[in-house]
Amino acid sequence: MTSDHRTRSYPMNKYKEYKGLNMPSIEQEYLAKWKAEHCFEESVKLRDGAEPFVFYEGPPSANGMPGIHHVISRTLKDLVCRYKTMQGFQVNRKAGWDTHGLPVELGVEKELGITKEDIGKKISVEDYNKKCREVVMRYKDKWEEITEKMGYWVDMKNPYITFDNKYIETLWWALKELYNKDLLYKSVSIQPYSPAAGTGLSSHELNQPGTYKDVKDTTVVAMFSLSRMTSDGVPTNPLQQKLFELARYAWEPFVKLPIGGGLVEADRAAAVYFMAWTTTPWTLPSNCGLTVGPNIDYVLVQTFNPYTHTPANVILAKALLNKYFKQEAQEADFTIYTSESKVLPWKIIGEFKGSDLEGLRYEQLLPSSGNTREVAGGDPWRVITGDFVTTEDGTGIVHTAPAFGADDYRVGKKHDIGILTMVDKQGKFNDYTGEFSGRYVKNYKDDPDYKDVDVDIAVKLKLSGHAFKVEKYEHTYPHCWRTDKPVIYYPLDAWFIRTTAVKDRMIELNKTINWKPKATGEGRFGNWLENMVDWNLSRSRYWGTPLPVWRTDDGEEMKCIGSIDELMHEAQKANKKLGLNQLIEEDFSFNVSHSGEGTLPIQATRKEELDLHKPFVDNIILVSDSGKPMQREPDLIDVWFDSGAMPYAQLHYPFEKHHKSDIQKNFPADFIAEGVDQTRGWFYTLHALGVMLFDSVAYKTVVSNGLVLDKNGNKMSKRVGNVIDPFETIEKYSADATRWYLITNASPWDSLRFDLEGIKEVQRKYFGTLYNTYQFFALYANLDNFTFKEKHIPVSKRPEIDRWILSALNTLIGKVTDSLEDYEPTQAGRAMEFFLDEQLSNWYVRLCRRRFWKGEYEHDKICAYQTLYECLQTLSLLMAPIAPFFADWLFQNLNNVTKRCDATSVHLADYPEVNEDLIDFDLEERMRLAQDISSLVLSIRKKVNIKVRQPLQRILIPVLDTHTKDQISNIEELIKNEVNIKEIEYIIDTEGFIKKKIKPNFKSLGARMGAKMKSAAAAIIQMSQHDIAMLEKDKTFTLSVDSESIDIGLGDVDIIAEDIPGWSVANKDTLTVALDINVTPQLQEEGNARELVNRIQKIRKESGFEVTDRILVNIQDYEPLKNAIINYSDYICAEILADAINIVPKVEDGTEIEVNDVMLKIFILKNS
RNA sequence: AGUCUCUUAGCUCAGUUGGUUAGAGCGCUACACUGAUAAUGUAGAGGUCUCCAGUUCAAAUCUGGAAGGGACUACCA
Repeated sequence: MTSDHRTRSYPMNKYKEYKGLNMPSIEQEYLAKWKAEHCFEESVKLRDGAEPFVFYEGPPSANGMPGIHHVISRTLKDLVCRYKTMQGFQVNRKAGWDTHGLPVELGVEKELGITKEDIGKKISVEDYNKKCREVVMRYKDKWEEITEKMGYWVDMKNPYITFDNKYIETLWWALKELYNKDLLYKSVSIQPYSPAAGTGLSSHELNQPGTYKDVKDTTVVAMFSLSRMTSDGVPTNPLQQKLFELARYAWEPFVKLPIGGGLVEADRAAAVYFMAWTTTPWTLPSNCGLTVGPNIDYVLVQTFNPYTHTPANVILAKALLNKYFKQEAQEADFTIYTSESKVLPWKIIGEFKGSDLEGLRYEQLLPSSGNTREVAGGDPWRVITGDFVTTEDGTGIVHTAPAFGADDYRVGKKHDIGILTMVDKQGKFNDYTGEFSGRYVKNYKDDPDYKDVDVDIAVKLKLSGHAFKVEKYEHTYPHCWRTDKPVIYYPLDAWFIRTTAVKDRMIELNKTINWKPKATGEGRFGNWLENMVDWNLSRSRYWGTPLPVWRTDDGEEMKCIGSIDELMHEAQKANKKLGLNQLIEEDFSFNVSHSGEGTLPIQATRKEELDLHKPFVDNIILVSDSGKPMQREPDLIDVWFDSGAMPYAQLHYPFEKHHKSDIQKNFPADFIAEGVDQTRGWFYTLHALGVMLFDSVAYKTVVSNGLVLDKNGNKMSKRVGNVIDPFETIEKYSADATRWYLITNASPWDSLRFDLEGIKEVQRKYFGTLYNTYQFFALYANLDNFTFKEKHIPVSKRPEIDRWILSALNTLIGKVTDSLEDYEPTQAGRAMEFFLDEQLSNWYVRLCRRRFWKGEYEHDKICAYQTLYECLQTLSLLMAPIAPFFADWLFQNLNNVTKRCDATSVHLADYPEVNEDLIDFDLEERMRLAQDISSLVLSIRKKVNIKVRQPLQRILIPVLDTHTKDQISNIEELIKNEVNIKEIEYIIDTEGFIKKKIKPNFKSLGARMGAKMKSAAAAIIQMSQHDIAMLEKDKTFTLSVDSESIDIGLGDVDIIAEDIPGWSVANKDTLTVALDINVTPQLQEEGNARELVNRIQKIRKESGFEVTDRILVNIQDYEPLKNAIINYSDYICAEILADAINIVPKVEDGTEIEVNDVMLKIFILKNS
């Protein structure tokens, strides 16, 4: 590396100078340096004994590649931790790996080409889990690489790993705590279940982004026929007979007539049907009831079956009639209806409340050998009532299959209609479902020949006259977050954590958490807590933390194990009581025996190496208090429990010696940050466990960053190919530019449109400017041997402009510190950009250039060096959290020469503190004025086409108050230099000379005037110059508004000197500047002299002269320039370092130059 | 489908408690500077503040509604 070479050869008392800015190479250099000097470790060690700032790293899964969205949250985390470290806190950052769970398992299955069913058959559970353990760290290297390259400081040498025994032991401890608090229980419930993944899903898994997708499903409005007879001693409902009678009576006139599908028969025409809509026809074989709303109005409608065209009488909610029947066909002529008719005639022949319908019986729709009354249990196929029924959709009658819906289950249980589960766990109909037996209800196997069973069911119903409407319906439906296959709701036995028991406390404590942005905590997270359900912990999978619960076969007795020791102890007890030979501690060689299956050796020689995963733990038999054998519950726990328990598990709490102080020092976190998608994931589980285990928040501040979108605002996805590769980005554009861009472009919580052009801009604009400013400093400081060896010059003894930039610098420190304290890094970054561009580079350095290269090395020059040095070094400290590499580079380049700071790296230094004494608001204000005035003068020059090099005599500034005048007087020199004028004149109001404009001050006047405001404004604008003068003199003026007298004061108006007749004028807000554009011969002469200097400088440069070379000049005699050369000879010679300038009649070998549109020759010679 | 949120210059974003010429950077155009020079500066062009209605003396800002984007919620049968 070139910079390496330079490092060695550069003298220690010189600032390094560079040929160009190469940020990636700076980063490589500093990465190596940090590594060699253990900079990260030092930065933590340095704060030993200091107050801790607790930070938790959310564990990523090393099972997938890191993406650019990981870079943004990690930048955020890193910058806060670095900032707090520099603020004097000790910030330990332990990395972590999330290693369990479905993504890992599915990856392995895909790789091995197996499915869940094959586990335990084609491959042993032991080998399968071994494979998972191998695979889970697949991309660990890549993660470590990106972590390092992006400059994320986190301790990757001692990470917590969720599959680690110690980690699992803490999880067991936590589970036992919950168990002891009666917060852990087992129950059957209808849960989201993924047949494709073979496991139930927790509510927060279902709430992962992208799980709800739009799908088109075949939907059916099925017709359930009302039972005719009262056979088998089934009690009748009085309404039943009445319904048939109404129907029979209605069809009476049409009997024997050939209408619709044939001759109308009295008996068949009297059939009555309940209409019920379903988007999941595959649940129809499992139907056990029809639910109606007790207060909903229902009607009996006489009409025809639209498919078979035979007479039909249907019941549905009155409010939904128009969904199925056309208004114009009401009471239309039934006799002209044929199978070709487009419109169904209909007539209301009865009306009832939902509660009246309760208890009516209907014929089972799709009977088979497997869905009999006996199988269902209870008393199925009745109309029942439920509060959840609405008339917004469907028919107002809800097909109820208790096995496949949470509401259905609840209402079914209440009314004892039994339960039928005709679909198995693979997602296919069981063998007793008649013609549909064995068919998958959705295409779970990616079978290319898959036929939609919903369609076949619909067809069957159409043909048998039990379908009223079949149509495709597009709606959103939940899908498994891993397999992308539709979820079904399914009755499962599962273990739950009773989070609802601590709901109120969780809500209460959430209010104490500092959420960034606030809305996420109050809104999204708050709502989520309000609607909380119990946490379904169970996963029927293989690679994960086993539930440490053992039960007797009858389920009467159970034990929850909270540590490895307890497991050992209980195993020994079982050995003794049941005559087993498992987990013998004495010789550290454990054997697990399994009744009936012989002895399985455990591959452990020490307690720590005992594998707490399946299948080993499953083989351990414990004994109940009454002496019965106990088996482990086969479930694993939700991986989100793993990560949610990370504050304790990373410490192996409470099994370590100093666990009490460990937890005190490390819980709760002061700060965590992850993407918003973790709101219902990690943020939730951390909070839930914190509240349940310690009655405490788990984090005091949480920053949730938004999504990273592509530059067009689309989601990044591998499929679309708009994914940004973070490695490539960092290598090409540097980590610092990337970090800076991610932080300053938009608030972290706004979604970010990621555009590489933006990074380039940051590189050019911010880092380029900073680099140039440093280069400028280094160039001259090296020439003058400025190493800050002189005494620090008190700021009060420095020139105005120095005091100004230092004031601005301290204002900046305050702003940056406040922003970072408030977790608003975007504000901090933007403030630094403003300071660097607008104030330091654009104004201070530009205006002070001459101070650095002109004159002797004395007071003023040293002031300039010290001031610029202080700005640069402070800036390096301020920006260190966001751009750690470049900041350190800048810091060390400066500090290695001056040794002003003891720290060897910017990251070992303390964060700058505001020096309030240096902040001078008046000074900052008048500099603002100087900038505005200069800008106005330049804009006039531009307009009248007089270049800045041409001196002009004066500007005129009307000042309407003494404060402004004083302010400007202080910066006169500065303005004069900047815009090349000789003098500034002030006009303090001479009536008639300045034309003034008066504007109403709406804010102060509006409140008083109210509705009269408009007329008042008009009256003010119409005030004459004389009126304005009167107002200024008397401080008050009486206006006539709508024939009413109104007194106004000076505060009610803004008076602007708008124009000065005869001058060129420009104005901005209340500031007005007039420029005297008269170029006198004298000014012309001076302008020519400057012009000449400019040309000669150019030649010097082109000729490759050193900055210090002295020269001799011969110039062609030319009358219009002669006076300028003679009169300004001293000036010219000084500027161009000439010892003599001779006017000669003819120049032989000169360079041709152009001055004021005239070409002439000039010859320059080095005077050695 | 509902709830929340966003929509300001070609692009990325500011915009205080409503107050009258709506700002910045990039890009574009022109110019200047030429001892920071593969830098730097200045000026200019560029806006129906998504649309419609309302409240108000006054709306980018407050209230409705619409359109489009995003997030969230929902087994809605």
